[in-house]
Amino acid sequence: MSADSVAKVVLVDDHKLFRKGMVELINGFKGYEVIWEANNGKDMIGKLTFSQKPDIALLDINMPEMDGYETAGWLKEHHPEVKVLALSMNDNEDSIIRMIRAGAKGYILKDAEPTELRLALHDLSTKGFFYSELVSGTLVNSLNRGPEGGKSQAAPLTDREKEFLKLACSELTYKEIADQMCLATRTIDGYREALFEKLHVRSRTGLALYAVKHGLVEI
Amino acid sequence: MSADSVAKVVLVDDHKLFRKGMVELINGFKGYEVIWEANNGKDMIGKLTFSQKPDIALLDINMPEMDGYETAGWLKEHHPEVKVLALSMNDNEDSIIRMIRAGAKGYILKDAEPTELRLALHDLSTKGFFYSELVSGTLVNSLNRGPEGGKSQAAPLTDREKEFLKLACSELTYKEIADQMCLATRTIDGYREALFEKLHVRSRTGLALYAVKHGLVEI
DNA sequence: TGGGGGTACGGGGTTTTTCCCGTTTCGGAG
DNA sequence: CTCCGAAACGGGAAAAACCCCGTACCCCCA
Repeated sequence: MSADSVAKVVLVDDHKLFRKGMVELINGFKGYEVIWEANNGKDMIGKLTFSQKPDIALLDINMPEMDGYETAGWLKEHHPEVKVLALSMNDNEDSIIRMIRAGAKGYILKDAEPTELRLALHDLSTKGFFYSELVSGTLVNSLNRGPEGGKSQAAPLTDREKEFLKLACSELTYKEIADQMCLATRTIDGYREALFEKLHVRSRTGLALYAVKHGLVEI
Repeated sequence: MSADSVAKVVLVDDHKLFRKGMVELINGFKGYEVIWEANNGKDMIGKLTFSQKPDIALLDINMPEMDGYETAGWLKEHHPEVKVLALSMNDNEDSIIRMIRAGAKGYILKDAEPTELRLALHDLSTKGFFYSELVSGTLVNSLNRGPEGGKSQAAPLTDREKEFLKLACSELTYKEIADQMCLATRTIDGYREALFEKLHVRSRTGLALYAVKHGLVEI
């Protein structure tokens, strides 16, 4: 893409009003144009097959159906030339690291200044990446916390674990969860222990809060 | 306000990018102008003293410092002529009812169509209210669930209860919470029971999820 | 052909949560 | 002045959550 042409942007976010607002904002930036939008990752994949391919994909993280992490991973595999900019509510380390791992070339917060968004789009277009202080600070921080600091995050959850996690975010007892999943309560104990380990929490409350914070469950 | 003048709108939301996008969107509607913005309720109150008074206040619900409910209540008391339109992520009954109780003249979701926002602004300007199907459906629903359906929501929490609730949204045991609040564990039992009753939950997990869902704690 | 990961399960234990039965104290409303 | 609600506290007990000790099967893959 040459420097004086228009960069084609797609917006993937499940909040329509936010999306429409962002379209106005981005189309107001000289040199950028939102060519189409999607509600979530699945929607985006569907539209990609019969629409123009974008230069930049602006991905929200918390979305139903297919979230930002998965979507970024899919783009990395199938369309690595599309540059992903993550757009998130929260600045927690895990999210940033997971997103960068999934191939995002930048990460900005939903309460950033419009000028930061503009700068991010510019850097993505020209340099191919936008590593703000937030991102670089986070990465340095995670590395400085010992040799295993970098790998401690983002242990992937199995399907069964995700299923259990959703049920744990409720007022069901573990016994009731076991019944719903057609398992012994002891097996549920196993899933709980595995998730405590993977997510670095010590209680069911911690489990539920983690799940909500990271968009693993709808609330 | 006459029909052919421009309605003055203020936007109160803690996410800057969303806000800026909404400004573009609303300013794009003929007959509406965003005259200023605020980060949260406190910020709005501060700006109101030395800025133009709006016709319409678009209030997000989940905000730090001073949330949408409190802000709507404050406006109802101090500037009842300002028409409040609530802008929320979630469509749960409690939020809608609380917001309407607090004086909101309308309630729309962040994933509404821009045309719905426009219609809401129009109705607010001309009729003074905008009760969408979401709102009226919810209100009818809540009344049909028995005579006490209407009053069951929105039992106000005391300061101490809010304090306890925040601490309950953590991995602290009740014993540790008691120590932090300088209380006996039995007293904590009392708060837990009171909140179970008020918030209609049966477990600590339910407590935490309720608090997050309704923006009573930052996460 | 052995190891590793995912899944599923048993027994026995401690700690925490939940739920009862109560009491006192204090300040404000009737 | 008396009643009421709120905040604070106690003892005891059942249920749930949490944490160990393990086993076994299947599948993939090096």
